[in-house]
Amino acid sequence: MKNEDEPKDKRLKPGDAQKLTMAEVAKYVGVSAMTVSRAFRQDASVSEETRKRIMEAVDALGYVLDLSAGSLSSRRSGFIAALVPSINNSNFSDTARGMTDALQNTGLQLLLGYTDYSAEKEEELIEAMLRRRPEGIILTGGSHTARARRMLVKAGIPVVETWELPEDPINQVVGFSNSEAMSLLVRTLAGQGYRKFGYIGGTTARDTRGSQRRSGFQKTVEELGLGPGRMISFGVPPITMEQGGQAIVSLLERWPDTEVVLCVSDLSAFGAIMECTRRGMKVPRDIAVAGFGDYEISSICHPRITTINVDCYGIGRQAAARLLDTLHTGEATGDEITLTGYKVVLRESTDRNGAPTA
Amino acid sequence: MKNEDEPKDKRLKPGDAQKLTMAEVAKYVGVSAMTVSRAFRQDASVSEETRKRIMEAVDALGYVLDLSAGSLSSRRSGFIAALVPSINNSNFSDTARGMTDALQNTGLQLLLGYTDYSAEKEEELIEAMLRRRPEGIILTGGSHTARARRMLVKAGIPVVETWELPEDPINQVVGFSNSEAMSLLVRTLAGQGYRKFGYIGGTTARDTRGSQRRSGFQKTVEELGLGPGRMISFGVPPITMEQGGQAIVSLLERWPDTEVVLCVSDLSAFGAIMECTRRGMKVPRDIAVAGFGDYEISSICHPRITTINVDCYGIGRQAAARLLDTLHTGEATGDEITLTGYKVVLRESTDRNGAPTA
DNA sequence: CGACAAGATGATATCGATAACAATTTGAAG
DNA sequence: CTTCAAATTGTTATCGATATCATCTTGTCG
Repeated sequence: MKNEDEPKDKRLKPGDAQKLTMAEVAKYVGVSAMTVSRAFRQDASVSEETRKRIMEAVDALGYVLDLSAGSLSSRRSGFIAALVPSINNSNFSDTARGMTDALQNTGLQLLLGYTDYSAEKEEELIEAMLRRRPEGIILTGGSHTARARRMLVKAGIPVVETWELPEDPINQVVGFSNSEAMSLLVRTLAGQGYRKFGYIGGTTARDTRGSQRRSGFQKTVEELGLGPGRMISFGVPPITMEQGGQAIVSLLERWPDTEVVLCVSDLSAFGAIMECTRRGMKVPRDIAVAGFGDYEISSICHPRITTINVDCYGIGRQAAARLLDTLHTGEATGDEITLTGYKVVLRESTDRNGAPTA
Repeated sequence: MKNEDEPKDKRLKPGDAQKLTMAEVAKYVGVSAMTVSRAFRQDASVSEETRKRIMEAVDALGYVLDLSAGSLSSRRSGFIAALVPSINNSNFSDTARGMTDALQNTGLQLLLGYTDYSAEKEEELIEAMLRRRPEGIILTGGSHTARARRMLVKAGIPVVETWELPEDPINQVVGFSNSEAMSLLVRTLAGQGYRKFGYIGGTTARDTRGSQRRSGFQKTVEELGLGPGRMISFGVPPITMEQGGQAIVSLLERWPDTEVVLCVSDLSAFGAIMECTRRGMKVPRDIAVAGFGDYEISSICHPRITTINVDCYGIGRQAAARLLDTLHTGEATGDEITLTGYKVVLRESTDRNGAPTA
């Protein structure tokens, strides 16, 4: 398949860059390495003419700055670590986008890690990140292993916990009460006349936000005098669309007169609704369903799903902003809690008229 | 809110770790720094007893290895860079999972970057990654800016392009022909008797895989003598669920007799189906719809969506495996193409009987 | 019992950039 | 024509770990 006589010279000596150093660029231009180093930063004082010559040489030689050397010397790694539970979850990806946007033009890069909802994996990742000396770290949630906590405190860098309100924060917090948010949803639906509430969530406490939502549900149902909630636990968090479908079947078998089912997330709510539809039940006519998180799918699917909209993007943006503040002011501000908003979004899936709007 | 007299001593001198070096650990234990360095690696020869004492000291002092110093000295950064178009896409997150799994126990970490389907952002990210001297890099797709290509070649590290088959590969390739995959779907549906084909995709060529799918559709429809396809372009790739809904409305307005609509991805197919349902049309009775990618949603929603299943996980796993091979054998193997599989998954949304199964 | 291999540990130079300070040039003010 | 401050560039030491080579034990075997 290969033409030996191709005149293409695409292969410009691979590996050259690995050996190229700033000193060689400097020699090529006829200045000192220090001047080349300065030329790469916008604040430094280098004459426009010299900088131009240097940059041309950089281009011609194909030199790429070596940050591993630079950060050792300057003691600034130039990145912020962020750990989220899952890569494939639009809520967390919105949060990540918020962080990325807030870090624009700060010279700081975002490095994402995925904990897969596991405190052990989180601990491993925290260590892996700290070994590269991030300038700050943003975590999802407030429960960490003891060793993880110890490492974080020792690291002496700003730590921001997000997406919930930990009882014992490490440093700063940007989030909201998952329990109260779920409570608001229960009260809103109760206000519409619903009385018999069911709940679908995951089995274990791995997902702390999930269990907070569950306890918010439980507590509120009892406060409203609506008997104990009908709770189904199904699968290891994060529960999937498919598990949502299986869960609502179990729930309705056990408590057939349930009027409305709240789900730990929109994804399980979607699975539940589709399974009901498949079995010939109409949502909300036969059973109402609500989710949590306001994923894209909930405003698209049929019927559209009632949910709690969380300011995912804002969480990320503010978390990064708080972290930058702390970096600039020199860690004096620390230990603050920034509350982020949420709101109930009523849609067809809990419409009391039973007829989807138009 | 804060209790000043709390006896908790959680705050163990933040910042200590930043000053702690290997030399201090060494002094504490009474060995040389070199021995501590060796203790951190499994291959090195350190007596079991010494290693134990060192690790106890590391634990007691809360020392965390500094890789930025280590990688400068060893010239091994210990990470692989991977660039994917989108953070929030289960296809790519499966690919990322495949890569992570393949890198287990290799001592290499995966660093993910998101290009947002933009060649310019990809170039920026490639430079940002190369500045940290990755030991290899995995890209999605085969079209890059000229400067990006130059940097990649110069870097002298293994490069793997994935998810498609570039005409002019940089180094190794792990993927499949998006054009042929879409072609297979067209032929399969034509085999079921469908004659009037529509297509929904994004507007620009930003998403090269998307345009390959489109041209595969176009070409095959013509080859089969089924006239020119009815193509609708809607929105900047990656097109959303919502845009899928808008697109099918335009398409059916323009060509009301269309029998089956193929979509560039399952997400737009889902949006299209939901919009049809909302407007009182039955899928597949009134219009059949198929997607691409076999996302989770397609096997859950109602009706379930016919699609092309791509071995996303395998792409990631094999890309990382090929890269590791190259690293071990010393780049001799290079320039290979590894084909990954795909298959048509027929589901309710294109069922000729019109009645969803069961 | 001497010799030598294998194992364990230490000393020193080094990776490539940057901080900190020194030196030089330039230009404006008196 | 001085003088001094600002702008520009250079020199040297250093960041913290590791490669490399040297040294020192220990044990085995003829």
